[in-house]
Formats: sequence, structure tokens, C-alpha cells
Amino acid sequence: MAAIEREAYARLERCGLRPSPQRLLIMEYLIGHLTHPTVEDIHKKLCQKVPTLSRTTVYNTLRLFAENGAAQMLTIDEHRVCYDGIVEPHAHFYCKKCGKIFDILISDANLLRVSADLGGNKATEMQLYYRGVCAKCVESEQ
Amino acid sequence: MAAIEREAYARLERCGLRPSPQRLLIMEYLIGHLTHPTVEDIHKKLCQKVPTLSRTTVYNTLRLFAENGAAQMLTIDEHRVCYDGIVEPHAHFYCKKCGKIFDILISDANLLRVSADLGGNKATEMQLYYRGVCAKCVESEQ
DNA sequence: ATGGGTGCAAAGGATTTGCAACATT
DNA sequence: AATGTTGCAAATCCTTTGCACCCAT
Repeated sequence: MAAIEREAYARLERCGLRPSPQRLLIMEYLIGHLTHPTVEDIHKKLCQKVPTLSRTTVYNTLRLFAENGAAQMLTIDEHRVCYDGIVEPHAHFYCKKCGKIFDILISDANLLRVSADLGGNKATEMQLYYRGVCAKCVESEQ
Repeated sequence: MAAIEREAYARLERCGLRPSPQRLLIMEYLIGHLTHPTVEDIHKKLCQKVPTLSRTTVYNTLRLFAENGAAQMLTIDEHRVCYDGIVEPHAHFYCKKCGKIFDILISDANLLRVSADLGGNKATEMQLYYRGVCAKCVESEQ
């Protein structure tokens, strides 16, 4: 537990973000829950701990994280944005049935970075994702 | 022009979709405008031709297209979904400044398909995208 | 006291839904 | 007749905004 707190603090510092209590709280949640939570997920859970935490702050903070490379913003789910505490490039699988997002291992993620000719465009984020039906849902369909 | 109409018709047929006037209209637009239009874009433009076309129909139709492989749904822009008439896998670049989406050539798009171990997950769509600032906007920043 | 951070309530806006009208086989 | 399609208006709900308060420097 203390490890997560330390990592959260270090991540904020490394990204040049002031470690306010709310930011630490949200970053700790993100690092401790690699389940690609939505803003609502995070707000609901953290409100149990800190009832005064506002939704606005969660929105602002997560956006801030994404803009500063402290988290990844995922726009796979057409209905809502969600966030990922892992900032290293990796792929995601989105199941249309259950709505869950899974991490997908890429044989060589760095390959993806260079395989595209971006011209003069300056990329700060990269996302690779698949959409379909996950293994569990495929099973339960029969 | 007639070529696009024929292609639109063929695409609908190939995907098992009945070629209603509205569907043809929307598919023709999609094939004729590879600019990754939003629902609003399409609705606004096509309303000039067919004023009775409803936004609901545009929403429904585009979703239907995407679900049947007749178009690609792009969720790069966090604020709105847009669509692509090209169904072959390719990458996109989203400029945070001007909001435009550009096609990115991938040296071997099929490589991407097999480079990931999807386990038992059944993927129907794949998206690779980059976010950042496009060449033009980088220039105008200075 | 000054600037950044937070929270509340309200506004904004994209997307969906329910349902009636309509077309097509 | 039956089924699939369309259109309107209303509802939904995610996200942003404006503004006041507060804390830390």
C-alpha cells in the first residue's frame, strides 16, 4: 500500500504536477486499479473515502494527468472516456457485450511507434485497440 | 459520380444491408468524402439535398454501417464519434489543436492484426491512432 | 495577497429512446 | 398483413463551464 502511495507521489512529481491530496488520491486509485475505470467509477469509489471529492475535480484531474503523460486517456468506449494508470504503450480489447476493456500484449509495442510515417505531425499519445466480443462472452453466447 | 453510387450500392449489398434511399445517400457521402465526418457533418450536408433526413436516421444508419463492416467508427475525438468510409485497416492521427483527423500510412497494416495475441477474444474492428499536434498547427505555433 | 486548486450548481451538447407514420415485400 | 425503416420530439447522461471559496506560498 505504501508502495502505491510512493509511486503516485513520484509520478506526479515526475510529470511536474503538484501533489495535492485529491491528485494523490486519484493517482493512487489509478495505479492500484488497472481496470480502466471511468470517471464515474473513480468518483464513486473515492467518494466513499472522501465524500467531499467533487466530480469536477475528478474530471479535471484525470484530464490533467493525460495531458501531462501521467495517465492514458482511452476513448475506446464510444459512450464514455476511461483512464489507464499504465503509461507505457500497449493495446486494448473492448468487449461490446460486457463493456469491459482488457489489456492486450503486443509482441513489440515499440514497433508500432516507428511503423507509421507521421510526417511532420508531433504525436504525444498512441492507442491501438480492438473491438469485438471477449472470450467469456463468446462462451456464454452458446 | 455514378461510380460512387455504384460503389455505395455494392457496399450495402455486400454487407447484407437493404439499400434504402437514406442508406445509399449516407454511404455515398461517406465514400465521396474521406474526411472522417461526424454525424453532424453528414446530417448538415445531406439535409441540403434531402431536407427531411432526420438526425436519428443518420445516427442509426452509421451505427448500422459500423456494426456490419460497411464503415469504420472512429472514437479518437473524445467529444464526438466520426466515421470513415474506408474499411481497410489503417491508422489515424488526431490533432488536438485543429481537431482534424488525418490518415496515416502504415507500412504493413496486416502486421498489426497478427502482432497481438488476442487469446479467445473475437475482434471485429481494429483501430490504431496517434494524438498530438499536426504539422500545420506545429508551424503556426511559432 | 496572489495564484493555483477545489467544489457546487447549472449549462451544454452529443447520443439514445419511444413511438407514430410510412414504405416495401 | 407483416416486417423493416424513418422521423420527430423528448429524454438521457456524459462532460464542461462559470464562479465562489480556500489553501498554500
